[in-house]
Amino acid sequence: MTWTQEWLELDPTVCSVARTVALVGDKWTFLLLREVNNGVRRFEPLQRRLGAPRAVLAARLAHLVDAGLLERAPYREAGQRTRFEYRLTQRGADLRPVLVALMQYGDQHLAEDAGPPVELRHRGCGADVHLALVCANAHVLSGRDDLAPRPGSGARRLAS
Amino acid sequence: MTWTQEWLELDPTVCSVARTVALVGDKWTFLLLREVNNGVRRFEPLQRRLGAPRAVLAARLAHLVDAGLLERAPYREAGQRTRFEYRLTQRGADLRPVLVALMQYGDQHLAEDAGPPVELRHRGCGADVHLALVCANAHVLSGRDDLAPRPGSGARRLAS
DNA sequence: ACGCTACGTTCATCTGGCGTACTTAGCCAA
DNA sequence: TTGGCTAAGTACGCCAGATGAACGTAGCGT
Repeated sequence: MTWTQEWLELDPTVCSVARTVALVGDKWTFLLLREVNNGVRRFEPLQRRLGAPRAVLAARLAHLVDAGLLERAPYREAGQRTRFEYRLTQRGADLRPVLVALMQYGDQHLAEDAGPPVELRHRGCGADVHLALVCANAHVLSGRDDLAPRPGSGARRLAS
Repeated sequence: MTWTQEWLELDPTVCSVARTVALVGDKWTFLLLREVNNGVRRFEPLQRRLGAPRAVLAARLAHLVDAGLLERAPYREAGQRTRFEYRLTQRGADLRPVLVALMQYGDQHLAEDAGPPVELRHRGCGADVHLALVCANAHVLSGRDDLAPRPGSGARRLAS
């Protein structure tokens, strides 16, 4: 039985891709997470750098805090009242592979002649870093055919 | 100089994440690519499985063909006229790490008790597969501190 | 000539994004 | 104690795009 055939019998709404996309799958959220990952934590600089409407930014921040990907932390700048900034939680930091994957695709296919805007190096050995599929026995998968998907324990079959 | 400081001096619109998100960064596009990756290539099953409005689906397909991620290929079912289906190009298939990253996050943080809906195995050795950051010297990066970002050749400094 | 099917298209409605302007809460200085 | 200042939101009118249902269409076999 081919994977496509098996796939067609599975409920498409029971899917980790769909769940993650429902959580963070819009333009501003990705860019917002990019900024927070790079240490930009406050409303004003976030708004300036993203160019997002303030209302949208506020809504996204509230949603991410609510979902536990960011946490609101108080801070106090000299001569100012206490305000709040947004910090990545572990739950939020775990989205980093998604950002790296998006970045890697952009570098591969959407870069200008000048090259990639950001490079990732391995601290220590200094070599370029890329995303790869690795199995539990530490084999690095190369081709499409090395990957065998199968229904997991959480899969649900379609009723029809 | 900290990375955050350097990051703040870079033009946030010159970014591979932003470019990729502009290309494929909406809910239906991700789910559509998921289906095509799993071998669902035709309009009618795509529409049924996704539940997307037909107009949206048609628009997304046209856009992805236009961008070279999908190609329209003729087919002919017995007793039917020639129609077209949508196949992943290499350019489209290269987005797979993004889908895997989204799926992995969903498995980690959004799965029900039953477990992941889909498992990825290494064909041959049979072990579970996951995404990892690997450097050109084949070191697998573990912690956050192993990763050193720096401005790339395509970076642009902010005017101000 | 006619119905059938897969693939879209149209249309009315409504949600949510957008840009701009405004509000708020506390700190400091006068 | 008044008043200005700043970061962080909120309010609002407008419009692009999503939505769901109905309709259009191009060729196949009968």
